[in-house]
Amino acid sequence: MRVTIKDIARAAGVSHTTVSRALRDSEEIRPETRARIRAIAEALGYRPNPVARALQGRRTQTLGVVVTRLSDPFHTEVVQGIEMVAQARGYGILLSLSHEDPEKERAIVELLAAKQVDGIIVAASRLGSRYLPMLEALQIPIVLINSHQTGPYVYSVATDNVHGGYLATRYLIGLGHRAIAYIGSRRGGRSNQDRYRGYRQALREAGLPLRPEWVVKGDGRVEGGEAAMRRLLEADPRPTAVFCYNDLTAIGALKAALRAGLRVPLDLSIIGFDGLEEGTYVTPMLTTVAQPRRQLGRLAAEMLLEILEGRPSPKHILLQGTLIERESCGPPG
Amino acid sequence: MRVTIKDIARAAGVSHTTVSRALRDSEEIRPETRARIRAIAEALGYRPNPVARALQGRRTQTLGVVVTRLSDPFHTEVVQGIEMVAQARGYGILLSLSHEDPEKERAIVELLAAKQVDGIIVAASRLGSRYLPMLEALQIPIVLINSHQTGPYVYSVATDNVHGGYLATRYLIGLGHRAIAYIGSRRGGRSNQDRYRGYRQALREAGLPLRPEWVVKGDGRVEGGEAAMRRLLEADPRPTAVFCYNDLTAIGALKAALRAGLRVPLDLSIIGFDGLEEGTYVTPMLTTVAQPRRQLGRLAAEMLLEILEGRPSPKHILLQGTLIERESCGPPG
DNA sequence: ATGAAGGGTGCACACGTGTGCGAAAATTTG
DNA sequence: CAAATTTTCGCACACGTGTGCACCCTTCAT
Repeated sequence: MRVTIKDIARAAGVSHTTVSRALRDSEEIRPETRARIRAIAEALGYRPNPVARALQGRRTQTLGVVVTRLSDPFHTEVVQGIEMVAQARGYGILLSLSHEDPEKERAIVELLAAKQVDGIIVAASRLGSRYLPMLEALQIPIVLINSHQTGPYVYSVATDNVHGGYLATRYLIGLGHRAIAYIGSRRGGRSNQDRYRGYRQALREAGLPLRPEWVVKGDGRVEGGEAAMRRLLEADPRPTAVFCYNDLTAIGALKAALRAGLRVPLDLSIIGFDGLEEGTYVTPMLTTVAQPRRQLGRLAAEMLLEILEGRPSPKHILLQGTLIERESCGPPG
Repeated sequence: MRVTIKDIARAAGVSHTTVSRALRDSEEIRPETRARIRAIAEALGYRPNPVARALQGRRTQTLGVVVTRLSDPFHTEVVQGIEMVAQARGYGILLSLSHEDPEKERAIVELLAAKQVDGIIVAASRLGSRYLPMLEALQIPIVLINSHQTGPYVYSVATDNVHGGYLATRYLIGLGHRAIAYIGSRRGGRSNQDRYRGYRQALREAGLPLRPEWVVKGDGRVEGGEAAMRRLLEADPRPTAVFCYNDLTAIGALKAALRAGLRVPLDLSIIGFDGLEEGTYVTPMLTTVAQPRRQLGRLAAEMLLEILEGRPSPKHILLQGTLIERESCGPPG
């Protein structure tokens, strides 16, 4: 059987109350008694029962984490960042996948609330404003990663997509490109719009035209990027550089370009977004605007823990991406 | 406040005992009473408190999952498989990362046990035989993925690495290669040994020599594969084909080969192991022996649930990998 | 020596759910 | 219609930990 404070109480000849206090209160109990009880607890190999503590104290020391899919390497790093912070602070991670299904996401959040998690982190929510009433009812703080809502229990950490899109496009312009395409994402939602906005802003500033035939959409994955690039290669005139919604899209674009016999970056420059490890797997290695993914997770977790422990915390944090120059971009040939 | 069975009891004018039974026992309560109580519970929006249930019934409906790193795409799919099964059956997933640190792994497993998870799944354990005494003490069933131990509480699901290594090498031989190298992994442990064994077996059967200078080691990641391939390129005579411990290693090997100006598969054939999505990102796409990763996770979870629900279950399952022909292998030029 | 003050400890209850057993109510049996 | 039987329900306790309040035992001041 498992050792409980009652067992310790019996062994020490005191009440379980005294044991409970000796192991935590520290002040109300005579030092000798406390030391004796602690020694016995140690000797018996006592481990407090988190379930009982949760029932009594309303704290489970567990965070709920909701992600769309783990097969997306972006989320993977985020989760890893969350986990590291949580583990260091003694919290557990209850992980659920929503598979981009808003209804499922909703059900998961309610399930997590029922399981009494202390707080919830949602990466790439598909639920939007429908959250707010639910969260008010749940009374559990939520940190959203890369999506934005406002409300009493809602916090967020996000990267500045407009800035990132601007940064990527400016970089291409700086290399001398004047014919720059954008491959977006059907599923990107707000983040796609924002990156696109940054792209347009950079073009406008440089006095470059925004050509509709140079703006196509993928699906945020490799296949979509490939298909989009094939369409783009038929454009006349053909762009000399492409900014892609994310790295997976860019990898697809690169595949299609190589297959069409183009030399990258000589005939075509390609820049991605995210800063995935996967971008270094391909030849040439992918130049990209990196999101601080692990830090997104870290910050989200730290934010949540601050809130839970009653410390002051900002409600919304916006991070800037950084350019990583690798090999897929160069001056127009 | 949250609705409890006491609230329902008050509203229905019965004791909380009756409510408890009406919501589960079903038999001992008069049908009309039961229906009335259920209606009230529904109306009040009652949700049972899993924490209280866990304390009372010793079941948390939660599985612990331990993985080394999520940045390894192999584990990602496994976790996803586990999560799908768990979610469908109403179980939660408590995820922890061990970062390949045996001591941390041990601490995590004990923490999970303290948190009262019903069962534990460990992917790629680094703990080996040190598990057994601990598990006996914990009395919690564990399913190991791709590692093998035996004991009263230990179950396992694994892929047949010897067979996989044999399959890969046989394939290369079948294409006409006679100079076949192996890039292993320093960190691969038993699985590396087994794949190597399959490699040697295939060579032996075909009457091909095992040359020590054609056997080098990476680290199971891209960088290690790259470095290993650079060493291999200096061998004389140079191999015409390489079997790599896993896909990441193979991707590294491919990078190094392309950089050295080799044409793949014309000058060099490369085959990997795992069947990662990432293998399709590179050009040429990677031929590989695929592990049924998601199924590994699924089976592990299903196995664990069978055990928990007292149904009969095999103790050890061994799955076979399958060859996926893509573009990185061809006859020797 | 007596009373007040104060620190140390235990009783009883709380958290929300589940269950053995006995009591009350309803039903069947003689 | 009374007795035996069955059904239906509630009391009390359990799970392991935490806490308000009262009590007891020192210790100190008068």
